[in-house]
Amino acid sequence: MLQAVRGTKDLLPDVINDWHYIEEIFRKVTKKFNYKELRTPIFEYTEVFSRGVGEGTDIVNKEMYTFQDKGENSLTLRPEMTASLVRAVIQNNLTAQETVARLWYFGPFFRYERPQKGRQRQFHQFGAECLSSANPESDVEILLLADNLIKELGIKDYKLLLNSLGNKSSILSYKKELTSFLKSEFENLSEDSKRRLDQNPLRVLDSKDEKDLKVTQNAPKLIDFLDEESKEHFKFVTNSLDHLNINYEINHKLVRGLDYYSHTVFEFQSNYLGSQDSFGGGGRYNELFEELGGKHTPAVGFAFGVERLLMILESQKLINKNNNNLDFYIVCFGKEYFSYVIEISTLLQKNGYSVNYDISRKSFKSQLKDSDKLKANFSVIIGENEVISNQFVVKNMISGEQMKIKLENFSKFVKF
RNA sequence: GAGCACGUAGUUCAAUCGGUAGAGCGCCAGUUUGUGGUUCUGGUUGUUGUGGGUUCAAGUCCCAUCGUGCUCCCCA
Repeated sequence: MLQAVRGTKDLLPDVINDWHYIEEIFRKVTKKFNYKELRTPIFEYTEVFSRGVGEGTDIVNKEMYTFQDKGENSLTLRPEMTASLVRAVIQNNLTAQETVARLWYFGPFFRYERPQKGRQRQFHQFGAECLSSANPESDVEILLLADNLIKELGIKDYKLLLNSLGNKSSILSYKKELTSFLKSEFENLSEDSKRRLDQNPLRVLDSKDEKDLKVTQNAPKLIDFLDEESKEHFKFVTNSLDHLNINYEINHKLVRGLDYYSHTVFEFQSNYLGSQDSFGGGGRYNELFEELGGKHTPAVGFAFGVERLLMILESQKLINKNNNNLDFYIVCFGKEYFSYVIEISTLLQKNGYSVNYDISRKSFKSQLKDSDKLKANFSVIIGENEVISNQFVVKNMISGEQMKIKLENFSKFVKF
C-alpha cells in the first residue's frame, strides 16, 4: 500500500478543527501586538540556510532536505523560518519604510531526522520576529507576546528558561576559554561531546550525559564574560519580566543550537511532552542580516512547535472535539421529491446554515439516525404528505418538538 | 546516525508451550409498513504491516524490509 513519507502526517477532518482553533489564536494574539503576517516560499537556495543557520549546526550538516532542480540550482526545503524571513525582508526592503518591523509566520518546515514523539520530518512552526531594534525593550515585547500566546492557549505547568550569551565578542572570548578548558578535560568527556568540541563547544554545556555534567560543573561561566553593556541589556529584560510577573528561570547553560544567537536566549519547556520537552524557543540575533548580505539590523524572535503545542493542549484536555454541529438535516423519502430537498437546502444555505441530506436513498429511519449522528440541530422532513399539503415538518432534534411550515414561510422561519 | 520495544477486524485490544484467529466499541438490519438518541435481538468484518526462512503445523521462532513508540543525538 502507498503510504505517506516517513515522519509526515495527514491532518484529517477529525483534527483539523484543533488546527483552526490554534491558528485563530495565533492571529488574535499577533493582532493585539500589531504584528503582520508574512509567507515565504517553502524552499530557498541552499545558501540561505547554510549561511543563515550556520555551517556548524546539525540542522545544516545532517538534517536538510537538499536537492538539485533541473536548472542545477541547489535548493533546500526550509528547516526553519528566521533565515528565510531575513532573506525576504532584505530583498523586499521591508525595514526601509518603518523603523521597526514586527512580523509573524505560521507554516510547515522540514528536517531529515529520526521521527519520534513530538518530532516529525514535516512539522509546523508559529513564530514572531521584531526587527530593527537593538534595545532590550524589543526582547521584552517578544517575550510578552510569547507569554500572551501561551496564556491565551491555556497552557499550564511550563517553564521559561532564560540566559544571555552577551555580544559577539564576549561569546568569542568565552568560546576560546571554554574550548581550552574542555580540552584539558578531554578524556572525561562523553563520546558525543568529544565530537561537539570541534563543531560547537557551547553545546557541551547542555549535554545530558553524566560525565559531561561533572566536567561542566567547573567550567568557566558564560556570565563572567559578559561586558557591562550586555549585563545591562540582560538586567533590563529580567527586571521587566519581574515587573510583568512573568516567571522565568535563569539557566547559564542554555545556549541553543543555532549559530546566529547573541544576548538574550530563551526556551519554553513542558512536562507533558516527554523527552522532547521544549515547545518553543528563541533569542536575539543582531548579526544575521549582515551575514545574509543586508544592512546591519538587530533583531529578536521566537518560534513555537505547533504539533507540540497541540500535544500539550490535548493532554491538558483543553481541546473541545465536538464543535462540529450541523444546522439542518433534510430527511426525504421518495426520490421524486428531491427537487424540494434542493429548494429548501438552497434557501437554508443562503441564510448561512449548514445543511446535509441523504444521497444514498436510505430508509426514512436511517436518515433520521444519520441526522442524529451528524448532530443536526433540526431535521426537515419531506414526504408525500408534506408535498401534498405544502406543509413541511421541521423537527427540533434536541427537544423532539415538531412544527409544520409552509414552503413560502420558510425564509421567515429561518430568520427567527 | 546508534540502542531497545512493538505492528492482529473500521477502532481498542485478547489468543497459555508453536496446534481451529476472538471480544468490546463501531457499522448494518430488525424490534406494528412515516420519527433519531436508550434498551433488546440478529448480522457484518481479517492476505495477523510486507517479503522470505525453519517446522507436520507460524499471529507466536529466525532473517530482511516498511512503519510506530521510547532513549541517545538534535531541535520546535
